[in-house]
Amino acid sequence: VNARRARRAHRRTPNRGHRIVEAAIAILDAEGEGALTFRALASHLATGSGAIYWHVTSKDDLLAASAEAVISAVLAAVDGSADPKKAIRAIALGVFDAIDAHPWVGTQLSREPWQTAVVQMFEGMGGKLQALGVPRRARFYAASTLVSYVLGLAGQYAAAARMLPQPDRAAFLGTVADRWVALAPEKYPFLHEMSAQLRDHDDRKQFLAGVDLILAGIASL
Amino acid sequence: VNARRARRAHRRTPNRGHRIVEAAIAILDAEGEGALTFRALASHLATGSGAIYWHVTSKDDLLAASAEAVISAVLAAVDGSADPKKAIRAIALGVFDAIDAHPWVGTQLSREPWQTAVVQMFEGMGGKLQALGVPRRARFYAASTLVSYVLGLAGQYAAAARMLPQPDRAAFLGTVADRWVALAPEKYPFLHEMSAQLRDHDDRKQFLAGVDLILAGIASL
DNA sequence: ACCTGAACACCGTTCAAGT
DNA sequence: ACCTGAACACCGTTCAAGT
Repeated sequence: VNARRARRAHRRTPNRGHRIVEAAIAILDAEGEGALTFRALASHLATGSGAIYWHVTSKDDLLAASAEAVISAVLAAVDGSADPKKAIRAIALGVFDAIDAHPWVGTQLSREPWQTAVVQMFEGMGGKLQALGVPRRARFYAASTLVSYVLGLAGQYAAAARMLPQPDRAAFLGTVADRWVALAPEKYPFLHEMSAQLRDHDDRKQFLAGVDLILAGIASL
Repeated sequence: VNARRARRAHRRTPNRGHRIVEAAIAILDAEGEGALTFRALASHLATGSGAIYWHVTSKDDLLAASAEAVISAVLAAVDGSADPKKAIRAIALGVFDAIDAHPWVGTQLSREPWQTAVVQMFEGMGGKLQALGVPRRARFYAASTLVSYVLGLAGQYAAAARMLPQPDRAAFLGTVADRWVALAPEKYPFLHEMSAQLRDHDDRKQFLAGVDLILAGIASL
């Protein structure tokens, strides 16, 4: 019932629904996930809080629509005609940068992986596998590995951003690295060895290195 | 202040804190993430809801402790002396099975990736890379790729379980596959091609295939 | 058709008061 | 030292009443 209501209204007044999503994105970007409230949204739009339910089924629906708006724009901007490896990298990097700019998108993508935004990623990356020479049987697994990896790192950046309103990410990484060093070296030799790299690694490079690692694995099929 | 309180109490009455985590796990397993409430937990333990705060700092703290309890047990059971590839597969599969049995753990791991449970995964899998002949410089990226992939798939299974109280996962996958087939074939050729495999794929096999794909990429370094 | 805003049924967290 | 449970400050969502 609610779904039909919302759909019908969405057809008649697409602007209103669009403006609601826009306002939600503005709040999420400016004040974080915790600040998105139907009351805050209503006062931002100068209406009653109940009015929003005419255009949107629920808060989950609103979050999904907001994330989809961000990701669709990113995927539409990727040049599909490029070399397949480059195209896969471009999609992955586009999603990464979008999540860097809007960390709440990361939370949302990993919360509802069957939503349109994720499905579009699956199609975008998976569609390039045939041109890479990946056998038919292996394409499903290869595409799902790529998507899972992107979603996994997306969630991690979102989590870091959630607890860091200010962008002092370097300081935070230093704190975590200190904690690694404080652990017993004989129980955690790898963490000790890696603490320096955690401290001054480059997020974007690390992300791309993972994509390339998976692509190298795919090439071996 | 709260942290010191909780820590001091934890030292004096470790049983109480342990029993709280046990009760939380029981509720999460039996009734899902939405059912874990301080009121529900209190009535389950036959105390006041405020009493729990003497042993636990916050709900986030309680969830982290619960996830850590599950994952630590899994990692402790893995045979570290095995062949390095086998050990990495065993850790990944152990975490996968734990999340399959306790879907809320998946949500929790991707929500707070610096927590002890994730750090232990990083050490466990990363510590095997040297024996695999991975160059020192590449180990950080390789380990983070493995962990991100596991967390990514963990989040997806948790999401699916969150909306499916009953285990009719097969029916759900069928619904999603139907939606893929209903999309425009010329815009989504890959989804059309993969819909049959989505319908009857094996979750565990898919997960392991991704791990092996990343291991193959690692081997090429 | 769409908006208003009070009301409902919850939350996590705190805290004076107890033992 | 630890527990009790009412109270506080919120939520998402609903719905009678308006225009």
